[in-house]
Amino acid sequence: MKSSVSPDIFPPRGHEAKRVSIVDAAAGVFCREGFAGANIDLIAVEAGVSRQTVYNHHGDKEKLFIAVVRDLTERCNAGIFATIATFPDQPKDLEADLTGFAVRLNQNCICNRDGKFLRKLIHTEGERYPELFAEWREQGPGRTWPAIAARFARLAYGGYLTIEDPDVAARQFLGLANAELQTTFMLGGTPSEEEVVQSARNGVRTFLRAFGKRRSVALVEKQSALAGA
Amino acid sequence: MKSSVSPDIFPPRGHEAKRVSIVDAAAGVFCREGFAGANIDLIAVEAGVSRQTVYNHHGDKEKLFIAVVRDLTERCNAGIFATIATFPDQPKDLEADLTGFAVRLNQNCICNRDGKFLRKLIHTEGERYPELFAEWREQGPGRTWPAIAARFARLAYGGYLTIEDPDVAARQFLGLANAELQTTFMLGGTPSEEEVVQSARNGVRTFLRAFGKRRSVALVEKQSALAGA
DNA sequence: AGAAATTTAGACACTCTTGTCTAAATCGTC
DNA sequence: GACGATTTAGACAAGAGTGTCTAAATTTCT
Repeated sequence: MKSSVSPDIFPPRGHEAKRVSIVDAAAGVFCREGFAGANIDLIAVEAGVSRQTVYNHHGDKEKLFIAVVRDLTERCNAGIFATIATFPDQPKDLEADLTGFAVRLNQNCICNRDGKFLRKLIHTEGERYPELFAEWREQGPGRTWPAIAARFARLAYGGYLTIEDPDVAARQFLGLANAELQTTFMLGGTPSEEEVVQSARNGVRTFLRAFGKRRSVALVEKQSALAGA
Repeated sequence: MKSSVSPDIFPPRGHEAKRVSIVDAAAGVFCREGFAGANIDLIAVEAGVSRQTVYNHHGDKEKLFIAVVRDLTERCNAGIFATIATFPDQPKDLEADLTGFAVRLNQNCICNRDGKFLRKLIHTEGERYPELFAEWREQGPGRTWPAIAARFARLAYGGYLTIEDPDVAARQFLGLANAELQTTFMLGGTPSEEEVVQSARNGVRTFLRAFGKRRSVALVEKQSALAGA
């Protein structure tokens, strides 16, 4: 059934472009309206495509939804791993480097379009499609958390941090970095760059007060000088 | 139009009971299915009531939805303030007391039925009903965060903690206490009591490593004994 | 028991949406 | 320019859900 030269890509090119634009538009509409409220006509309009084309490509509202989630999951995971690769393994300025990492994680994986959309779909439809989101869970949290934890473990091994449980530390790192953004996330808003930086700065400062080596020692010495009198 | 003795309550009693049962059932259905997917027939069945009665009481799907959100907001806020009242102002064992507080906050305000439902509705329909959730925002986060922050400020003033910005500390306290529960929350699950306690314990320990006075001194002395050789 | 209010079941009109089908139009390629 | 594949517009059947209406049944209070 293949039309021409290339062995794997069935349709020439415009075909694939439409597919992408449909999935893109569908992601937006599913997020705004929820699965039940999403209207295929509207998706078609937003994709700049006729309704029939939507059916030609995906056959079914549910299949379209599944395609959307797979798409988002894949891109989000890729983004997260790309960002994890920028983790400061040999930091010059631990605080600044960790803050930068936290900001990148937020901007590139959590606050961007894909991150927001995937998070919202998981929230709204997660219970209805357990298998679908189980996949996300295994590929996402199941693999990214350990990856981040491993980086923190290495940092601890290198003498930069004092950590007992790297998994706990990794989760707490993110909890702290996002502590100030929760309310905004709740209502689907996107925090400004400034807010992200501020939250990351405050979070990392606290994180290092708890786990940083030199800092905590310095702090303690000052404190014991005061307290030990 | 009042029927009898009591001056404020229009209908006898069964009336009000039905109203509650309808709003209750509606909350569950709206959460499971989303506003668009929620079916009034189903709500009626789950409330043990005829469909017409639903319309008699609330007139409209949208009005019913608004009643649900108001109901949840009110109860959740009451629960939060009741829990804040148990904040350990004069702790005997700071770590244990703060852990207890974190557990109570989670169990009574975040993991309970009302908390889960309200959170989900805000996530799914928040963007569509800005005014409605603005009310929640003002009454909820707008008043509870400062209340918690004030308690931490008092604790700092009493010499139990070293805190620069009580607002930041309050947000970070919650971020840490919930750090291990995020994935479960995402998919709408309810963490077990054990998980809640574990997360709170780890979170509070880190919180006190960062902000606690004595503990941090003790820790530092131990650390400086090792490091200062 | 009796009167008033409330609830119920069922039918109903109306709208909206999904998914299919067809014939014409458009696109890309040779 | 011609061919094949894809896209398009529009009509269409089928189903589901909202909100209304009515008359009968039930509850509640006196």
